[in-house]
Amino acid sequence: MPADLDALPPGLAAAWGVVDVGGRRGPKPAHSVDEIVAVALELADEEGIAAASLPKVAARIGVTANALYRYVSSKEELVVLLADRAWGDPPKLPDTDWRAAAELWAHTLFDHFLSRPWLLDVPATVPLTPHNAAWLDALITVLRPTGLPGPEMLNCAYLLDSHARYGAGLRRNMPTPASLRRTNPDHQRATDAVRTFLNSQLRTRNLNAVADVVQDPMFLADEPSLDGFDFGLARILDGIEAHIRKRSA
Amino acid sequence: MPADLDALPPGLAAAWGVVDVGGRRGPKPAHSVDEIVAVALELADEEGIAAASLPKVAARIGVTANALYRYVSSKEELVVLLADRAWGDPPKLPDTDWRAAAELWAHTLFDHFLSRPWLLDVPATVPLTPHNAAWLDALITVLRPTGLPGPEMLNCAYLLDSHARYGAGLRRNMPTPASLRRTNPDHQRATDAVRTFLNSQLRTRNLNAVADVVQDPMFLADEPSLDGFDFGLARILDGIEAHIRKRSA
DNA sequence: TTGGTACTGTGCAAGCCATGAACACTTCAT
DNA sequence: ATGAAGTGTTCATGGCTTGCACAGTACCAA
Repeated sequence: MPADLDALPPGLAAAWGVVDVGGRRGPKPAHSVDEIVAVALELADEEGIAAASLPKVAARIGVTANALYRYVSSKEELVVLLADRAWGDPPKLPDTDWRAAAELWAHTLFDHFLSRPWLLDVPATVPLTPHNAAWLDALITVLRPTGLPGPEMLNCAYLLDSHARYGAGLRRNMPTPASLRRTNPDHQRATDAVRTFLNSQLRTRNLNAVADVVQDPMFLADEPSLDGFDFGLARILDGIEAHIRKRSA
Repeated sequence: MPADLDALPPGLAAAWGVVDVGGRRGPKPAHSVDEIVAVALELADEEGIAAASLPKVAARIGVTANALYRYVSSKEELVVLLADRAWGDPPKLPDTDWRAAAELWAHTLFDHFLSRPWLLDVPATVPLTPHNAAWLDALITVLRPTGLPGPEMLNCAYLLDSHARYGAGLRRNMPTPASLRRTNPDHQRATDAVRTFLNSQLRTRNLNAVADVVQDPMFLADEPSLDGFDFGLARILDGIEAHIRKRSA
């Protein structure tokens, strides 16, 4: 039963490679969806998601922007395809220890988001695209032996995904002094400015609990969000482990 | 010591109300930053973040888009101000039981994101704005009696924030059949289409673990992500609680 | 009182962007 | 070979952010 493709959100069918190849009439396409998405990925990796605009992609291919609409029905669809390709393949996970596997999965995802920060900017409107689904499949496969029911495994996956995503976002938006020094030494000034500014503002507004925490030398320290990531990940895994033990008891 | 405001990310100083009021010369401003942000908030609530564009805000105020630049230095700054106002005030939390308080905090935040879905779309480039900081302060205040060190409290806050954010995002992007029925009965067709399409695609690609889970009647059931939210929240709080107990032992 | 000056909102404009319509051209099916 | 289908082009529209020059307004100082 071929589901009605028109009812699907834009890009879903395309992402799964479901194309309605009409008769092979007319001139052969000089390009392909794959090429277009690959070029868009290049641009996004180089200059962020905003650089993956239709004109820029078209220019790099050597074609006008409108020509792309022969391959892709909208910008939104292109973004969906782009995001899916950017997910890439999930890591191979050990199938003996679910906890070690989940930890590896989350860490790999975290690193992945760090190396493709713009991936955090794409609005996740479409639920499951192939690579996306492959990541999820890898995780759920190792979670299965725990005996958790399906929806709970799904929720665990959400937990880990959201943690990786959020941690990477923090790292990106609040760069470490180390990364700042590497890129632009003047950004050191920005970091200092932010810290002293926030401290004074927080104090005068009596937000002392936050001010104390922000004042802590760990805040804005080197690699803080990796520490934070590991801390949170450990809590999450502890929570899941306790739940599993409780269930099997 | 007045920190150098120029080094701050755009909108930070403005968000904290630090304005360099020059001499009160020239015509009195017919409008105010506050009014502009309020109008932008109206528009965002009505039609999403994209509707809060300078031309639209200006039109509603009765002014040209360029006039807004007398009050706001860039679109980005407007967005920061808008987001901060949209955060609103944090809930009052009971100061007796940290776990109950944290749970309430997370639930309130989750509901908040649901009622202002576009808040999930604003790129969080600026770390702490006043309302934002107030929320964080409320949570950290109740976390303090646990004896956790500052950075760990911060990490716990991140954990809860990210969970609320992600859960709300899921709910928004994958609406429940109930909400679909309420809005557009034809969307029921879309939901069915997505489910059957995904199922067939996942099977043919041997992503059976995911397919099984997606096939589960709980998936796409009424209010699924609220259940998912509570499940994940319980795991997180369990993990934090275990950590606290371990530390104090 | 008067002149200067700083600040306001406006018009005009440039330069992005996504997207639509008309059109010429190419290839295949009949 | 002729027509239909498909491809890439040009032209066009309307949206967006943002810069610059300008006219007007209100305050300050003389």
